[in-house]
Amino acid sequence: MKYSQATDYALHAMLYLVTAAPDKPVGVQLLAEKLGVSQTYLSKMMTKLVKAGLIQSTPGANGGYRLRRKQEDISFLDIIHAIEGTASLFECSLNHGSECLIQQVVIDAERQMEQYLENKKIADLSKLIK
Amino acid sequence: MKYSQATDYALHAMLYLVTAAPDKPVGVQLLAEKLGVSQTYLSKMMTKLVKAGLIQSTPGANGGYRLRRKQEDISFLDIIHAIEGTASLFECSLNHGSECLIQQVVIDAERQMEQYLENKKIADLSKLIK
DNA sequence: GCGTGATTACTCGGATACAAGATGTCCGAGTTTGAGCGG
DNA sequence: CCGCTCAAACTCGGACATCTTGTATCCGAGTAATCACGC
Repeated sequence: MKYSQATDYALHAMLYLVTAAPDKPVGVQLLAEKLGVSQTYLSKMMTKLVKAGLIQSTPGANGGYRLRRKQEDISFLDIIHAIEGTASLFECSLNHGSECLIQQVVIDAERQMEQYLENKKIADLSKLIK
Repeated sequence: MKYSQATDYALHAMLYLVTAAPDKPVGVQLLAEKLGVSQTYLSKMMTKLVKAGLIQSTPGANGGYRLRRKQEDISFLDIIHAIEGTASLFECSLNHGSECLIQQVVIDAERQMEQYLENKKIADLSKLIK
């Protein structure tokens, strides 16, 4: 079990959007160059972030991506969910009639982690960098 | 990102070992039948649990698997680590000189979850079932 | 009745097969900006 | 100087290709208990 690299890229891309250019749209090519990823692959993740409502894309020349909300309102969990999906990371495959106690424990544990990630905002990191 | 089914099986197998037969060894065939998995596949996970020191195997006739420690001393995290490995679930692939702030946040979040899983013992569930 | 060998009931480990998902590339289509050209 | 057209700079989305990993099976080897058989 591991987080995908895509999540890694998305987090870094978001952090860059915040610290580098709050207003001006940033193109994929510049982002890809900074992160060392191919443009086409990175654009897949950016698309997911757009669909999740975290960022905004403006097509055409001088276009690019830009934050949709304030950076104080964007949590780590938002980004991770946008890339990885919101499905629970444990699902009991056995069909023992009632609810699975084991599943309940693991999901509770997952919730601990998500709570932490939800309280961590992008803005918390951008302050440290500046 | 998801926990593998193997972890699911291992957790259920451990729970069965605790609730069904505290002393007598339980064979793979019986376990596999209870869980609805093939014997050969389940035996892979049992091997991992043995190597992790959680259970003990006795070969030969009337053999099988049996707990090595007391059930109060076996946590969910022990079992999960035995199957999934102890590697961190996030690793920054970018080589920006210093330590990655993003990675630090995610790893801290992971620790939250692990702490919860470490405090949950198998014995907690076996009490509820009996 | 007692020892010895064969059979049976198990675990253990490697090799292999298969499917799904992560990773990454290529290409065509749509959209806006801006430059160039002609009237 | 104005308006039209065209090219360039972008994003968007689908279709592939590849590689890793999870899932699963098969088979042979080792080991201990039990049974059978002969002395």
